[in-house]
Amino acid sequence: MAGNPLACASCPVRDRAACAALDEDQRGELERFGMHRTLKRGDTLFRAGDDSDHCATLISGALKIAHFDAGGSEHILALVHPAGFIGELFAPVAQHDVIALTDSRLCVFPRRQYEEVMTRFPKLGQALLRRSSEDLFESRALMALLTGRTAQARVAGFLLAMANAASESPCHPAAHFDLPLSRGEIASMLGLTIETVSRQLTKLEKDKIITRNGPRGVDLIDAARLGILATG
Amino acid sequence: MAGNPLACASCPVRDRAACAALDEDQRGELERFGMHRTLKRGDTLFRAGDDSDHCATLISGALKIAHFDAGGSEHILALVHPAGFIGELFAPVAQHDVIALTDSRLCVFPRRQYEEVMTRFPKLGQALLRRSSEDLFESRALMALLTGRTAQARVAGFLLAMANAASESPCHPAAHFDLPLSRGEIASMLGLTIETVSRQLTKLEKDKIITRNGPRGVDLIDAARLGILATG
DNA sequence: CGTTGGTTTGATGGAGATCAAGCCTCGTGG
DNA sequence: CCACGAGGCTTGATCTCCATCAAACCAACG
Repeated sequence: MAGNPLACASCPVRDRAACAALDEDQRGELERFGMHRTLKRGDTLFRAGDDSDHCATLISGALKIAHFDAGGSEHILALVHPAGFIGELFAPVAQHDVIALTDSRLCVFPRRQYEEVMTRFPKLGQALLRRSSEDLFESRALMALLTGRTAQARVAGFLLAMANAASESPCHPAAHFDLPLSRGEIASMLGLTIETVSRQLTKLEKDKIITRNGPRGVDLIDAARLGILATG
Repeated sequence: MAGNPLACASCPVRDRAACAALDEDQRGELERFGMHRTLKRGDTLFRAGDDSDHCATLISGALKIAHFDAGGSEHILALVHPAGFIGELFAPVAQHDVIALTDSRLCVFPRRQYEEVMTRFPKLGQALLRRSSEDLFESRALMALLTGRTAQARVAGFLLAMANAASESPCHPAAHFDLPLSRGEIASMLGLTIETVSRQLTKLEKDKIITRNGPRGVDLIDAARLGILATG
């Protein structure tokens, strides 16, 4: 858990993360306790069952929140994008594994001290409530994407979500982007197999809806048609 | 949206709902704005797309949070149990439909005034954050139950969840309970069809894991085996 | 007693899992 | 520089579980 001191002044998510609710002096309190940390792809930040004694804000990169079932196979329950908050402030132990999908940078805080700052500055708690509500909405959106939809609709909806996440403007999808997830990770998120994901992607390419640049790169050719497939 | 004045003093969820975080005087503020409301099975509390200008606490009964896809078929994204909080404090419009599964009683508050009380008494905001975190965890648990599991595992896991919800003691399942959902609602929650749900229930009964008392009643005979099936 | 809404049971077909090869890229070492 | 192997990805063949279609059942109620 080694790291370096924070540098909020130059933080790229300074005005989107939860701590943006604080003014400069108040943020200074967090700055004293927080530590910068970097993760390489595959590194684990929190592990299910560990004491939930830290929380964090993602600065750059991407994380997955994953659950491993009895058979040892992984199920991705959510993705975390920059400015996202990670950590259980109420449960005594972490419920899920949190793992870096790509090289990532974070601010990590001791939970006790973070909570103490939150009690002192209620705006921080309200910002976390807002984040939590958004996470809840995202989780339900993912459920709606998964239940009772074909493999084609799931992959299409997933690509749209990734295109939106990759775009800076909130509501228009990026035309070109790299998937932060491997085929296996996509499959474990959508409740499909690697083979089915692969087949659906080749089908989308044959139908001139996307093109692929290597295993990770995607170009959206016909986002509208992709949207139709996603809701089919 | 007619209703009657509140009676917090005799409220059965007085010490589990979000408002339990407030002391008596502070709760008086909410009491002035809140109205009692009753719903009959099938009544809609909030509808997707409506202005999100109210929020509510469930006192008794059960609600479903549902999404209707392009084809008009329903997908249940979450259940709400007594003491649960319903309402979007941050989005301008409601994202999903909220419908009574059984006859229910609630406290309904104008959102503006609820938020104003929350700003004045930060403990209320923290209680909501806690609820929201729990809802998020439940949502992810449901996702874990759905992705990549057989119909048998889904139904088994669902029955266990309902048995736990029906029990007063938090962590031991009730031996006998009534399902608040119809077969069709169970199916739309688990991403299955009515027929498959029905077949799985008959199979569980044949295997001496449950017995059924009419369409809604369930007796758990072998909760342990049910748990094994749920994780299979 | 017929109707209606929910549930169960049966027969069939298809979407996707599973099993099994190939393929492509990249890093390593000869 | 090229062989080699290791991961990850793609493609093909088969099988299985569950959706679909169809009908019977059952209780409640007018």
